[in-house]
Amino acid sequence: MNYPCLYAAPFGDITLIFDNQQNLIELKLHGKPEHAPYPLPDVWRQKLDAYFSGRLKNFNHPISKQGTVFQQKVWQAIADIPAGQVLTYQDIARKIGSHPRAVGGACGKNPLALVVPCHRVVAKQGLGGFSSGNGNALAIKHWLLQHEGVNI
DNA sequence: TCCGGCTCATTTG
DNA sequence: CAAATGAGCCGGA
Repeated sequence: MNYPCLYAAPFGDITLIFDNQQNLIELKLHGKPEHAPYPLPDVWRQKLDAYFSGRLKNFNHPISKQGTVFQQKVWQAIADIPAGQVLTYQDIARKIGSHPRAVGGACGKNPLALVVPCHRVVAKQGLGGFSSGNGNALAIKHWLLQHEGVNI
């Protein structure tokens, strides 16, 4: 069984989903209270408070065990990006021996937004996309980069 | 600037 | 298996 929890981020509510072992298995940049009725574990509340106040830069959390081998390679490469730095889709592609288009596809399927900082991957010219273009997702990507001190 | 071609992992038929 | 799709990129007109 999965337990969705809500957290009020500065740009809006986000959802964290845990399994019955209290392990984080998914983090989405949107959410509604009625869909996430469970209380957020204190450990994560503190981590998120620290991140959004600027005290914490990296969550230092393992990537998701879901996904294909290729997707795991992309996520791992992204998890290695230091806070405050951005890489292009092309940079990631070169690291793992693939191509930009395929990298973009894998980013969109990352279940652990924020924790695996896919927002630090941008296009060579401009922001690139985010969350397959859903709603205000691009605005959130921009917000996160500004929060980490990146100008784009 | 706009447009076509290239690329490749994944999804869909 | 073939075709379509995407959070990209490059070069030509």
